[in-house]
Amino acid sequence: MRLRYIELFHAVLTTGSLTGAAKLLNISQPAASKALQHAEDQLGFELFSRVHGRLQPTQQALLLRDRVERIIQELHELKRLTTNISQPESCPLRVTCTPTLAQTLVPDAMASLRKAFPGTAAELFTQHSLVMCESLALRDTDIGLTLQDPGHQNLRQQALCRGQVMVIAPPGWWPDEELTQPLPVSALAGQPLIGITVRDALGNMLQSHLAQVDPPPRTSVWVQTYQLAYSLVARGEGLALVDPFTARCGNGQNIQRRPLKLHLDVVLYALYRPDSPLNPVQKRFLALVRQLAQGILADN
Amino acid sequence: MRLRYIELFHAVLTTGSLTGAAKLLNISQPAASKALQHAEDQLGFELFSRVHGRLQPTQQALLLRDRVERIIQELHELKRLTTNISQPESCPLRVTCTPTLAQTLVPDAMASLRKAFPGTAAELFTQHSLVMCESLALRDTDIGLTLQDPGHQNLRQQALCRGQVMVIAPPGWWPDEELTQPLPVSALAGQPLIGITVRDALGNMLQSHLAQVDPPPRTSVWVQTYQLAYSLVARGEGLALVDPFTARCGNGQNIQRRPLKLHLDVVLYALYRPDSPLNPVQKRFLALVRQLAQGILADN
DNA sequence: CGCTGCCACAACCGCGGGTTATGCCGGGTG
DNA sequence: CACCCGGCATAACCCGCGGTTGTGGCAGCG
Repeated sequence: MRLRYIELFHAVLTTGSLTGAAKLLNISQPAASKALQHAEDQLGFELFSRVHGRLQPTQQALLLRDRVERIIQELHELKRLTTNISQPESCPLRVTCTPTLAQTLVPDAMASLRKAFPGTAAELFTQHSLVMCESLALRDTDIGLTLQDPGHQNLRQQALCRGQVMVIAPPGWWPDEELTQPLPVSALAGQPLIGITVRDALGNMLQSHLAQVDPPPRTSVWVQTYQLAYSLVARGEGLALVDPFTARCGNGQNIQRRPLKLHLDVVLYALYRPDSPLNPVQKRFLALVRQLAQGILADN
Repeated sequence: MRLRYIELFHAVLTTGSLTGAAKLLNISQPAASKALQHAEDQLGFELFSRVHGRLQPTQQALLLRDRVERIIQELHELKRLTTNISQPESCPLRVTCTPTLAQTLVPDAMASLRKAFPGTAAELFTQHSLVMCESLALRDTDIGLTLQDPGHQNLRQQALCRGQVMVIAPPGWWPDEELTQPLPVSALAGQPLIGITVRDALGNMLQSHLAQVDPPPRTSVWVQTYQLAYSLVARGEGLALVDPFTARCGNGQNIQRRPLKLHLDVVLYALYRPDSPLNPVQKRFLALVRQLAQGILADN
């Protein structure tokens, strides 16, 4: 099985036609046609049945599909890795973080950094944790910031600081004097709650704690990011459980917040590759992030 | 990145030399040399440093290593799948089972089958559960038998029958009249026990149950298969928890056995691909397996 | 000191994979 | 129905990649 055949097979499946595939691969249509035939009689079975002059994947082709696409994917990743290796550290600071942290924490840290080191180039990404690990491994970026312990064995993880899960609510929900007191989980019973479907460790823990509340909170809307939950709460849709960074964003104009009484901590992690030691700019950046985060977490 | 380069890179890493790699790929040494240089100046960095006329992988090469080997692996699997697709069902009955079941159950069933269908060709494999799923998916084989629920979404699984976890002991360990009474888990406290490190669902469940016994069983030997545990028990090394098939093998000459009092069942599963319906021979075979297994499990 | 094992370079060659040009077929459209 | 167009296959041609053999340099070793 030549690589060309694999690429071609994939291209035909995605574009749906031979000419489309040929365009995708930057070759002429007859070249694609001939290659496909080569592939087929090398395999010993038809990949596509020619019906009415069009191509239609056969049963066998569908069996190969998933596996072939995995290989294509892996090859793309290999390519990314090699290009990133061949052009090393063009940029002194390449950071990726989750959407939550991209809201205020990371921009603030970046702004502070550029006061200390004016004119430093930087690249910022926002990615969810799984993709983040991939980006780091593939050297698309050098530092990852996340609230989830990814448990990725090929990455070094450093806990920058810890905080509490926060409950946010529309203004006037609680008397002002209660805002500093932690809210017990049981107090959520029967309350309108924005559901979090974030599939990280924190999300799962929250789910399992909430499952024990009786009567269960009334949840009609489910969201996939903490930021969406915040926006809904600000519009009076109910309460939500969020990380302290989301709780703090927007200066709390449109919401009230108070800590949730829970032994579960929210931890801010920095991730980086163990083989590439951090340069001074990166270290300074992490120090700034930690400092800002501690500031946010101390004042709840 | 040409596929040839990937294969070459892998071959050099495994053989340690260019000439070795060339032999592995059935090409001449100069061809390999030239290809490697092509690869390197296409990548933009050296894969191997030439020291004293020998090749030594560079730092960058080591970064690529894992990923490249994954791709090679995937390509091999794709090749297996395609050859299995192009030569369909040469053999009417291709079965894979775990070592435990290969001891007596599967051979017995096969013998019975060949009485009903004399001269039927068959292929037998023994594999652990993960590899088993791969073999089925790659169409190396058609039916898998295992005691573990693999939860593999691309495979159909059928529970053939259920049984109890058994405790086996050297002869004379228990009075004969107790042998039919289930042994409570607590009775294992302080007893000499052969540890099972099988990493399947059953093994994990047993581990967690045993962890609650106080004082814990005295375990000095850990084994990786139930069969090894049986052999050690037969030599007087202590007790062991095993599946009922292992407990029954060898006609129980050298051991005593009795059920373990546990709500946990041992389930015998048949696995097959949902897209390929079973032929009569295969169905008959599964019926025989079920029948024999029920016989074994009924008489504990 | 020569032998051996390993790698690089040179010169050569065949074929795989590309090109353009063309024809066939079926479906949609005025 | 006539027409065109989109899509695939075939033919003829061509180039360079990936292979070959032959040779030379270099280290290590008996």
